[in-house]
Amino acid sequence: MSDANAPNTDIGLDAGPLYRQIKTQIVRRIANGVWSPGELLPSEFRLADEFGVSQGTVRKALDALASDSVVVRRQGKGTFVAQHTNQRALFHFFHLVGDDGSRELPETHRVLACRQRPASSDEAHCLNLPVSAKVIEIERIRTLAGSPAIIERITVPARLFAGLDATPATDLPNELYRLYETDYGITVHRAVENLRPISAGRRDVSLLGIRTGRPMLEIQRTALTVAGTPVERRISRCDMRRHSYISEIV
Amino acid sequence: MSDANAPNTDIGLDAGPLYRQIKTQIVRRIANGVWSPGELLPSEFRLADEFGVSQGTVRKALDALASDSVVVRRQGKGTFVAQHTNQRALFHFFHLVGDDGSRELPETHRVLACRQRPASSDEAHCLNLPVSAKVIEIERIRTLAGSPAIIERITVPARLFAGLDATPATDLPNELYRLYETDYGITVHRAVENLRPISAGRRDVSLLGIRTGRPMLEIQRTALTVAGTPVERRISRCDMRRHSYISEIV
DNA sequence: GAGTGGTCTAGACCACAGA
DNA sequence: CTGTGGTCTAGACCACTCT
Repeated sequence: MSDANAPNTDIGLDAGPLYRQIKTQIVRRIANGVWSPGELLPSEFRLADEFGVSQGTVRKALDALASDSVVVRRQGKGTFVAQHTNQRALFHFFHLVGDDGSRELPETHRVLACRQRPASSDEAHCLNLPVSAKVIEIERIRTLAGSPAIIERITVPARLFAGLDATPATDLPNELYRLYETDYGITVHRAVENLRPISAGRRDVSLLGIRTGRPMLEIQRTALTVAGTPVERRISRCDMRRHSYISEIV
Repeated sequence: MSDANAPNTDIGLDAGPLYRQIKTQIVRRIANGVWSPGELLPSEFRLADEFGVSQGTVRKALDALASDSVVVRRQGKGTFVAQHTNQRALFHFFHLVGDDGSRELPETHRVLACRQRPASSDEAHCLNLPVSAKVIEIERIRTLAGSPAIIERITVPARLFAGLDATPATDLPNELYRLYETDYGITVHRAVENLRPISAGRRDVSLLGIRTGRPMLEIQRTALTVAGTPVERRISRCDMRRHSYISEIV
C-alpha cells in the first residue's frame, strides 16, 4: 500500500487482498477510537490517497464494512461510523415479539441493583477475564406491553466501565448499548445468544406475577465489540405467555 | 438491457439499477427451474453478452446472489446454483447445540406418520393456502446424541408435493430439504422461526422420556423459497435438557 | 493452454445533500 | 455550485481448475 511494488509492513504480517487489508485498517481505527460512532469518515478519494490505492478498492472495503453494519453510507453526505439507535436495538438486538406480531422495545424498566462484585466462573469465562476480576452487575426488570416480563442480570467488566456502579438508577436508560457507546466508548457490534426453556421459580413468581413452574425462556447473551472482545454477559428470564422469540434464518 | 439507450421492457415495469434487474432475472430463472440446484451458470462474460451489459455489472449481481447464498462461486470453475448440503443444514437450518458446544445434526429419526389431510387454520395461514386445501403431514422423532429429543410435525402443500404421502418411511431422509430439492424441485431458501417455552405433556413423556411438566422448547418454523413462497410449516417440540438453541446476532 | 472467477485500476456519468 | 456516494464501463493482471 505504501509502495505498490513491495510487500506491506504496516499491517500485521500483511497478506490477503488490498481491500481486505484496508478494511482491517479502518476497523482497527474505529476500534481504537480514531473515528468514533456517528463520526464522518474521510471521503473515498481521500482514503484512497492516504492508503495509496484506487478509489474502487476503498469502495469495496467500505461496502463490506457497510454490509457488516460497521459503517453507514449516505449518498451525498458521506460514510459514517455506525451508531446504536433504537432502530438497531429493535431489529438486531431484541428478538421478542408479541403474539399479534408486534415488535416493540420495552418501554420501561426498574433497576433492582447496580453493584460491583467479583466475577462468577461463568462470567469470567464468557467475558474472558481472570477469575479474580471485578464486574459490575445490573439487575433489572423490563416491561413489555405494560407488564413486567423480563428479569435481566447484566454483568460487564469493571475495568472497562469504571464508575458505572455509581450511576443513579434513574440515569440508566432502557437501551444500555447507547450508554456504553456514549459514556464508555464501547460499541457492541454483535452477540451470541443461547436459549433454553426453564421453569418459573419463587423469584419469578414474586417479580413477574407468573405461576410457579410455568415455562419461561432463559436467554444467555454474550456481546462483543467489533474487535471481538466480549464486553457484556446478560442473562434474561422472560415471561413468554404473550410473546415469542423470533429468529430469521438464511 | 436489450438496448442500452432505451428503457427496458422485458423486466416487470423495469426500475432500479441494472445489476439489481439482472439479479432479479437470474433469481427468476432459478425459481422457474431454468437453472437447477447444483447446475453451472454461464460465465460472467456470456451472461454479460446475453443481458447486453458489461461483465462488471453481471459480477455485481452474482456477488449479491452469492452473499444471499442463492449461488456459489468457485474460482477457476464457475458459478453454481446453491444446493442443500449437510453443511448448510447444520449451520443455517439447525440451531440446537449441545451443552458442550458441539454442533451436530440428528443422526437418526423415526417416522410416526406420513399422511394427507386438510390444512389446519394455522397451516392454511402460514402456507398461504385456501382453508379447504390438502396438506401432507409428516410426524417424526429425531435423535440427538443418541436419545430421542425432538418431536416434529411437518406439513407441506399436497399440490406441490404430490405423492410424498406414498413415500415409504424408510425413504425419508433426516434432511428433508435435500429431498424437497431433488424429488420435487423445491428449494428452501430461508425460514422464520418463532420460539416459545412449553411444558412437557403426556405425549412428550411417552415419546421422549421426559418428565411431565418439564420445560421444553417449541419451535414454529415457516420455510420459504427464494421467490418468497411458503412451502413448509414445521412445529418441533424439543427436549432441551442437554441442548440449547443458538442465535447469532449482528 | 484455455477458461473461470478474484482483484485492481481509471474514468465517466448520475443522484443526492447542502452551502 | 461543489462534494459525496451510487452505477456502469473497459481493460489489465492474478489464481485457480481442468484438459
